[in-house]
Amino acid sequence: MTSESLREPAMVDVARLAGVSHQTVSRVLNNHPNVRPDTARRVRAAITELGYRPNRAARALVTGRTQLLGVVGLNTTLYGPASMLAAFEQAAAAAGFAVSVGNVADLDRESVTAVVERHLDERVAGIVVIAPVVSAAEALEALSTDVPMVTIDGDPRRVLPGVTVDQGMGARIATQHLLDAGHPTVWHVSGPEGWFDSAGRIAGWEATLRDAGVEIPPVFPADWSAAAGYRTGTMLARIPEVTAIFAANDHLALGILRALYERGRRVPEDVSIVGFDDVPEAGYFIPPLTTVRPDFRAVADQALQLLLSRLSAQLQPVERVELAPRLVVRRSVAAPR
Amino acid sequence: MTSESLREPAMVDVARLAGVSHQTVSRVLNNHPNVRPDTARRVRAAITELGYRPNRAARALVTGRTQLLGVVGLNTTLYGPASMLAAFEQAAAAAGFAVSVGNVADLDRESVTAVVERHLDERVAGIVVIAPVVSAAEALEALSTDVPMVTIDGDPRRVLPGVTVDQGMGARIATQHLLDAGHPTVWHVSGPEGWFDSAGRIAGWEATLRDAGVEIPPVFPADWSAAAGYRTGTMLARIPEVTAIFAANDHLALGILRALYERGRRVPEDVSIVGFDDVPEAGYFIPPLTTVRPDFRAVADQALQLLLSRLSAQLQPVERVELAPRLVVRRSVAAPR
DNA sequence: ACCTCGATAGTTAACGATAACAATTTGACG
DNA sequence: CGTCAAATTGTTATCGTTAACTATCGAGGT
Repeated sequence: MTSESLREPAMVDVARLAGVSHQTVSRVLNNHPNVRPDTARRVRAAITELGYRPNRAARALVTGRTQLLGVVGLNTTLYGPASMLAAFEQAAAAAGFAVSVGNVADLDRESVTAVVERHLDERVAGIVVIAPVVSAAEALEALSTDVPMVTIDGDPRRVLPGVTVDQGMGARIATQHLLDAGHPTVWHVSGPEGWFDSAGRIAGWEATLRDAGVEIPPVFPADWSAAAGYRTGTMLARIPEVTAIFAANDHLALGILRALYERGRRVPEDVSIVGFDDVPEAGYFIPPLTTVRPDFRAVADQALQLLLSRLSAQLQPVERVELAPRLVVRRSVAAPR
Repeated sequence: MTSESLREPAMVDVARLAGVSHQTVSRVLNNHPNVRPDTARRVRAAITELGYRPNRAARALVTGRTQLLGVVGLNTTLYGPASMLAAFEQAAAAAGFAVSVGNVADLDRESVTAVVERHLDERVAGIVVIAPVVSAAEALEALSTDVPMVTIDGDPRRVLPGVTVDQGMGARIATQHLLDAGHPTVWHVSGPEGWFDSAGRIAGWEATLRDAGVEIPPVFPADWSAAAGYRTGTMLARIPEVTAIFAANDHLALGILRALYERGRRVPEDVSIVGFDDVPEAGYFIPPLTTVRPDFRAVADQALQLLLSRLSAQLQPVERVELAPRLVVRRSVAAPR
């Protein structure tokens, strides 16, 4: 049961069994034309009989390319990145590619460079970087390599091709939704500095307020955690004129929700709040959270598409795709009293 | 900047530049003894000068093994699996292995088999399966291969080596904690059928109640989602004698929390509740959730350790490691009134 | 001075696939 | 029935490593 023979079957073994040359086996495997159907059938039979698997190392050696895609991710423990990673892997698998992941603890230059180098060592055919942070983008641009690279959630204004959710639009629909409910203005608890997501959402929020000709309150900076949301929420809860909050993500919103609750400010009666991400449990916060939902699967699919297109034809113009998120209305927004 | 030369530098190029044979370069690269320090220095200089990277395909071809580990995961979008995946990747990277991920949509036999086959095609050196489900375990056992396989969250009683968190113990400390608070008994909202996690937690809960000589209420089955928690919670909220609930995970608990809230049953004054997983935001539920925290990083590390040990010496006794989780006390438990 | 042995280095042969080219078979057609 | 082109198959070289030998050089012992 454990080791059936000394050596894994190779192409020559299949060839011998089928009574052909190994090249013919190769042709069958790669769907070359000009193989007699009958021959192909015999070869395939031999393949299954022996349980033959092509040796990818040998193939990679002679062709000079692998069927491997590298992903460099940060915090793949967060909902958004984890979703995109999973979606990307599935799309890649469907296209016949394996994906190798590399996580970085910090998104600083050295860590990113190190992981990319590791992927380059593996001779990946392409790399996807989930690099939402300025320092990472810089690291990537400093890297000179022939391997096609695509970013997810990268800088919308950078040179690297990539796909990202339209943060600005997401922020606009969230902010506008609160404005439309009748609030005099909207306060914003942002993601950490240095993240494009944060910057994009801040910009969208601010632009919406400006367009509405409404007062622009100071930004309350935080990171992406519920803990930070709670901390910031305790501050916001003390400010009487705060009636509408746009939180940069759902976990932040959860923390804010609890801070407001403890302070006795009811949601949505006293304060309205909108989140971002639509994590699966957002509908079960107290109250159910109105939030902005990016289409992570679409982002991942697009990223793969982009990568694949650069794989076939090199040196294309830089492409950037921005995907519009949509608002999911639940019960955390109401008119002010 | 883009394509600097026709061909990537190979070992011979390094050899030529250093004035040695390619074999000597190989020896330097693999830290063989009997290379004069001075020679080694020259070789290393040549390596960095050319920006040489060993070709792993060629190496794999001749040695017959890769530095690749395969992971087959389900739902790597959930907090637990995502954490273990990230931790495993980091541990593997530290040990010099790349990891290739393969997600399965469903944990049924075919899907699992397909993903394992894909990994086998890639000639991975070892495979880790995050396979918390009966059907997956069956699929794995049916597979006959020489590639070492280790499960995470597999069946504690199966033949495959693996590491898992001690579900039974986790359930015991949760249940006991509620009993110790003075509750007459503890109700359980379980994970889906077919999951070892569910079964283990149910068993631990039931055993604790039995040991305490206390009434064992019916199990309320759910899946892992907040939505299911909410649904189940609306039922539980109507039963007056329910004063203590052990939820099979934190998201379930979140849903239950909201159902209780809507029904006007206060937590922890009227009903106490304990979760499982300690997701990062559990401390910001309303109220902050007392929960059981498994050490996902330790699980991943152990899994790698186990895999690595089977890689070096084949045919070891089956090993199983169970890691004890610990209780994180917050504010969702109180004495009954 | 000679032999031996260890340290160091080089040579050659794999590994298992694809690519390029050569050889053979087949079929159409005059 | 011979000829030629197309279809089919086979042969050989090659990718870049490591493994297994072989060769060379000095030092130490006799």
